[in-house]
Amino acid sequence: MRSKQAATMSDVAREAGVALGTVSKVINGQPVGEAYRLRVEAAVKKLDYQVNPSAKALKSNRSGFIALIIPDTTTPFFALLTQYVNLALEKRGYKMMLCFTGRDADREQEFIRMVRRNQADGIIALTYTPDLEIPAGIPFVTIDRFFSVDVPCIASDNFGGGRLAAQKLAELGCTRLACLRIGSSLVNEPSKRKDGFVSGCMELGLPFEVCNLPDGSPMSAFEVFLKRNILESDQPLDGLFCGNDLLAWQVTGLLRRLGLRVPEDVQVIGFDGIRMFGDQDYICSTIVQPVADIAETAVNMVLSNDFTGLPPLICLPVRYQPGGTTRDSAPHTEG
Amino acid sequence: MRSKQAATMSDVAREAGVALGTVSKVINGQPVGEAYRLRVEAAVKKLDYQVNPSAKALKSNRSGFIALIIPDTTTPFFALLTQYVNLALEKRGYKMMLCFTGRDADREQEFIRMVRRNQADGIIALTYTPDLEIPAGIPFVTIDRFFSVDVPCIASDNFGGGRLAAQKLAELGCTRLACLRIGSSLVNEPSKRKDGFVSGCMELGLPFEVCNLPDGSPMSAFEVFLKRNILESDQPLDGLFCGNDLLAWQVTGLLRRLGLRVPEDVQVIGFDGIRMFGDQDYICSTIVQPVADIAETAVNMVLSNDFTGLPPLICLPVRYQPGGTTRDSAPHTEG
DNA sequence: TTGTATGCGTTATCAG
DNA sequence: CTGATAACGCATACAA
Repeated sequence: MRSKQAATMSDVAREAGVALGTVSKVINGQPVGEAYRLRVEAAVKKLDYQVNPSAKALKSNRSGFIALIIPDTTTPFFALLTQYVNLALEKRGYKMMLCFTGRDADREQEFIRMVRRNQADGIIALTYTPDLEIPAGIPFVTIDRFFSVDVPCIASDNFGGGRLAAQKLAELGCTRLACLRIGSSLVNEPSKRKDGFVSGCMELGLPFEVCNLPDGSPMSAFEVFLKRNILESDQPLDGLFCGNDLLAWQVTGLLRRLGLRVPEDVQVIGFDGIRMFGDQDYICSTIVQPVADIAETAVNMVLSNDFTGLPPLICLPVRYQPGGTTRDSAPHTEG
Repeated sequence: MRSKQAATMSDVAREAGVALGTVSKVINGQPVGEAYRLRVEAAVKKLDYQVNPSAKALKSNRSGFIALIIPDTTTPFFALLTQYVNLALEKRGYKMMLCFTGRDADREQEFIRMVRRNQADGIIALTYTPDLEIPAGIPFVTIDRFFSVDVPCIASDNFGGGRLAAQKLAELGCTRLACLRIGSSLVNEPSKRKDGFVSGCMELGLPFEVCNLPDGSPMSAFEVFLKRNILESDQPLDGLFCGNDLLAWQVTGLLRRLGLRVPEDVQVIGFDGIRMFGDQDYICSTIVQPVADIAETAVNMVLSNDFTGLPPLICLPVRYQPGGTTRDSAPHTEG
């Protein structure tokens, strides 16, 4: 039976004619006599030995997994994030355990419980549940959602992105701006996009409107706003900043159905930086989130051993990307 | 120290005043005296005991993880699949270990090696590498790629989908059809879409063209084909079937740049069933793959204990979905 | 039925 | 620097 069974450390030790502990040291890169090391390495190769992760985990109390808690994987931004987090974890020798929540708070809490014990060495979470109970014992970082100073949060520079959108619209010749958004207006990371936009408009001295609708609002609510402020206004809006690319896309469709041309009559900027099919054209002109940096940073933080003294909120720089809904360029695939 | 440490089985045993083995039996649902069970359950609740997955895995040789090997997560179809596989695994009490390959054959093979040992109890793979070495010892199923009769493959009914596309185009009034596709014309699952389309055209007695370009071909190659067969032809094509939604989307853009109207002049049907932002409008009229069924079936198979006697290829039924590039309906979000 | 004892493959502690 | 040996937490055959 031993023959077909996978080789164990003591098999290697026997093969190499050394003690078990020596093998362990070689495997883990601890100092060992050169001659011993070579013999062990030869035996490892010969037996095709691989460490048993369960045994290692049991002994060391580290599973080698980090949990990613995320609403879903089909939303393009989440898909991107998932991919980059996975990549960053792989670079550090970790595996990813994916936890979909479906935006269900109970499921989120349940995942955290499950993971708390020993299943994962840390948690990276992107959640929309404000009253989540964060466990104290396990490294926990959030993305785009600030909980408290004890829970590090990685986010795009949402405020700066909002300002940038206002500046770009101004540069592109818009004179009457508006910010459209769905979601709570309480101060959280996504709402800072609106705040930054407002700040940018005020600094530029441009008139602006804000249309912040509660979660679950239908597009018809925006339609009312746009009809009143464009079709029926003698000072119609000519530049819109939308809270994310999805909304920008919906609003662009709405405008066109109303007979308005985008970008000729109205220019639209979104937020996120989503592309068709993941790697083709940008869907709209947009503020691009630095997803790779966000993922890398989140992984570095969740893996950092001294969790005290980490900054509570890290904002990563965004950039503007033309994508066909502004007058600066046609949509076209790049790199 | 014990106080803050997580409870172990013997802690529970001590608390309940029973033996270690009894606790194990209660946990695993084996028959135990009613009174004992209640005491154990009380102790479990009191100590907030949870089994240590590493220890369990070490003992039982089952990690509770299934690996999903997939090129990336940002391609919408893969994102969908990832989500549904995860859901199906969760239903069965398994965790998912995500392995991105970036379409790199070496990475794929490496993942399989890594996973082979003890890291995962089985593998579900969607790969484009034809000469992958499939391990014999571990449950392995593929999606959309047939390797051999020893490796079960779950796929959409690609052939049937191709036929369906031909039939729909005919129904919609097209009289000169073509199939556009990128990729090897060797017989594999995706190429059956073309075969089914050809079969459908012949059965209908409709004339058709096939434009099958090798991997990596630029869109300009299709442009040549379309110019010749539409703009410069006295019997122009009026119905196109594309190998997937991405190509359908690209071709639609190309046609419009050439001054043709879609769907008025040319109708286009894709394959996959991708939606904008994962859950909004379909991107084009399309043959929808039954992703949930595919995932569910793959999970059931990889988890089935008797791997012998499983059917080598399972084809799941597809359906047609109007999506704005045919004359039967405007694109609009549904359920 | 319940309790006891052994071992899964590692890592870590010590004595050589 | 090396080599025995004791845990880690659980499952399970075996004894009671």
